[in-house]
Amino acid sequence: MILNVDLGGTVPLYQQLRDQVVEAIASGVLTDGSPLPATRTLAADFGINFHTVNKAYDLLRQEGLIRLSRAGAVVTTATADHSFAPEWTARVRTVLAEAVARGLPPEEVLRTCRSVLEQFATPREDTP
Amino acid sequence: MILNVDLGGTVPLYQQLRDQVVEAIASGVLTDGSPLPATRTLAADFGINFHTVNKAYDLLRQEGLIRLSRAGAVVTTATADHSFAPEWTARVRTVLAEAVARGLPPEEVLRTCRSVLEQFATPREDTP
Amino acid sequence: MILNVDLGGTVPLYQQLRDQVVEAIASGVLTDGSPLPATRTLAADFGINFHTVNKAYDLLRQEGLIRLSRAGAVVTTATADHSFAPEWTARVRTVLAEAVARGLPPEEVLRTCRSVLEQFATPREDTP
Amino acid sequence: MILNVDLGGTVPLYQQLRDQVVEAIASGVLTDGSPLPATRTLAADFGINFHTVNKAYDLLRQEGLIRLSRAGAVVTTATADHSFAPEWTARVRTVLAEAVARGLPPEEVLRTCRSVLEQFATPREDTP
DNA sequence: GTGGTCTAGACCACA
DNA sequence: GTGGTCTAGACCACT
Repeated sequence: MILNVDLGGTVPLYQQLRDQVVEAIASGVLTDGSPLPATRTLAADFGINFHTVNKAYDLLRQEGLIRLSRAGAVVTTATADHSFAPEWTARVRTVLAEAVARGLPPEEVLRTCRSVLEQFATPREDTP
Repeated sequence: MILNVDLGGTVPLYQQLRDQVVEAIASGVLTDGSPLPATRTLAADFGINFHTVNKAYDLLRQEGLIRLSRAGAVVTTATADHSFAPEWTARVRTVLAEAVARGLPPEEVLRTCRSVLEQFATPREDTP
Repeated sequence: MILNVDLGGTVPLYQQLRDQVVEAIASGVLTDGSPLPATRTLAADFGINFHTVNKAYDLLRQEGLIRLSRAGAVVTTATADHSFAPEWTARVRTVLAEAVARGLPPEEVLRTCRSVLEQFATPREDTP
Repeated sequence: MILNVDLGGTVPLYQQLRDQVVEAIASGVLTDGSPLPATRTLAADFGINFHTVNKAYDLLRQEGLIRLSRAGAVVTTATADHSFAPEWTARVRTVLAEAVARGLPPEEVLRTCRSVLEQFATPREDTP
């Protein structure tokens, strides 16, 4: 799994980590049972604070996407929280509205969505 | 135009206002030339400070979606900036990944996108 | 002389008028002795307030570029104020710095300046 | 870095600050990665409100010239936006027209531009 | 009467 | 300790 953090950006570091793990799960790079790096290891790799990684992992745990135990963090898509629809739909609406409001044709927007989803649909073709 | 703000939420008030104006433009409730409420009026309606509304309007102005003059704020979709693709696509990827990671089938996600876009595509039939 | 005002813009109307008269003088469209439209006429043409035009003309008078009499406003480049160098240079520095800071090569900036000045140097070729 | 603000002038304080940072970048006093003073520190130095400095920094951030993070503000010329030509050229035209209209010979104006640009071209030799 | 600017002071999120 | 957000109230520029 390839993780990158943009120090000096506007987006909080823990949010960046959380988003990338989510995208890795969506794209199939991480599947049910996949172990995540130890918090201290990951923090050291990025030169960021240990608590920041902890916060990201805790967020993922609250969402039911990972499980934290003494052995470390593992992905658990089985227990994922499925009752997220309403607020999620609102977020989708906002981000899509942004493009439409700026003049991008809806068909073009949909095409982008489809393209993104196709990347998620085909898991694990990164290391031939 | 129906605007709502969620006091006490985690999303900044000015962002909420900005998002709702964007969605109103996308859905055709606000079109090129539509006037927006005066900053102080809107602030009074919501019981928030006029500076907060000011910041939302300023954001929209920076995005080229509205124009501010002594006459008030008016929607100007004509001058909208079309070079926003890269970061926007990243945001789309993140929000769609969230649903896929949580187990929502990609086809279902795409269906939601299409549904949202259809709401935007129908510009408005309020006053036949 | 072709004047345009951008209602609904951020730039004050009187400033827009003043700027356009200055550019017309620089490009030779208006020369020493050229009459300017009557304030009321101009205001009526643009559908703006009479006082706004008055303010623009007064600004030009203060700069010594026009003379106001009962007969109307006439261009008087002869009496132009030549002691404007310091603040003007500062404005030039600021606007040029903006381009350089954003990565435009100085040669390119200078090329733009030269191009603009050439338009001023060749007066009166607009109505063949 | 030498910054000055002219309290009591007609130019907004936040604009003055923004302009001076831009000029500092253009002249090489500030380069990619240079840290800017903390908003509250700078505000205290000038005896102005920290919100004013905040607005100046926010302007620079929007222009892509600096990045704001919890670590502070740092110059980032790398990501500067290059698509600013149209309105910028208009501003150049206005300011140059002003001098020509007032009788300064175009060659003299161009000489000033060249002189200004030379100050920007020499990036800095402070610490040999 | 509109938006723009500035000041002042509070609390929070992030690291 | 940094920037971000919000509130509150004042004065000004423009039309």
